[in-house]
Amino acid sequence: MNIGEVAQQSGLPPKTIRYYEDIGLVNPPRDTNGYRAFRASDIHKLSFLGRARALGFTIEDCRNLLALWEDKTRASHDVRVIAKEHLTQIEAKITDLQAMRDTLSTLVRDCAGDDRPDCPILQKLETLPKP
Amino acid sequence: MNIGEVAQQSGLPPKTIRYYEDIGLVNPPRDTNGYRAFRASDIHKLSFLGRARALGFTIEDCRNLLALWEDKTRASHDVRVIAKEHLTQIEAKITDLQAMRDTLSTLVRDCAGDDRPDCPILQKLETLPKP
DNA sequence: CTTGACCCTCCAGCTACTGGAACCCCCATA
DNA sequence: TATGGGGGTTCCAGTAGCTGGAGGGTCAAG
Repeated sequence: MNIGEVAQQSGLPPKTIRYYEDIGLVNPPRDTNGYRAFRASDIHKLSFLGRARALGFTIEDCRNLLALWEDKTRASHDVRVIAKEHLTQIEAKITDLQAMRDTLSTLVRDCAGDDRPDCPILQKLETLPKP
Repeated sequence: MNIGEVAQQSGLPPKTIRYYEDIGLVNPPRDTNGYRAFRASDIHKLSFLGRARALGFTIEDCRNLLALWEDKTRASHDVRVIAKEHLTQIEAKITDLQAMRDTLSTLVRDCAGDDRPDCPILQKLETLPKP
């Protein structure tokens, strides 16, 4: 199967698929004309990658998950460790963003947003405590 | 004032300060020995930048905010637009991450995390609906 | 035979820095 | 006066994860 169709099926752009081959996440064979000839297993892998990436796993995480996925004898423990670690990071990011949001929404609320030059947003950016 | 002390005061690493000069966010004059000689206004600007970046504003946002900050006649409206836009983006990001967290924490909860190979995490990564 | 939709590779650029090499400068001490 | 250490300087390269574009080959339809 050519890359275009694979892109459709996996939901990944062709550029991304080529990139994933570049960094060794997939390794489709080639036709005589040089076109990549994706097998069912490649497509399956790419879909897996798409979902893992959509969950915010890094490429390195994906590489590890893929290895575990292919190893039918791995312990679920190993997978869980990666997922849990990632979950922790996501939660930290959420907390960060929520703090930003709270500060920002206060600022936005307090700013008249009219023609006058007084602006609490800029004022606070001068005086906010350092993070 | 030399870059090291400015780094202390502003909370930004020297490398970052040089980078900010590179991209034109600050423009400190030079001593005869070639050292950057930061003025009070430069330090003030850098602190402003540090706080804006900590709130997640992009460099381009910062450039705009800085321009508005220096323009004593600007309308608070202009600032508010940038902040609100940014707030919307942050909220979208939070929503995204929360969705990820929910999915992931379900997966982690359902995974035994023991020596056996059965792992719902990998199973779901095979079958989850495409994002 | 041409057209247009594919496919290929390679190179550059994006964000916001960060690390490192190679070198210069200033001050204090032996 | 030499020297050592802790500043400072520039420039180059690399990070993550793609994305855009140039310049070219391939294939099926008309």
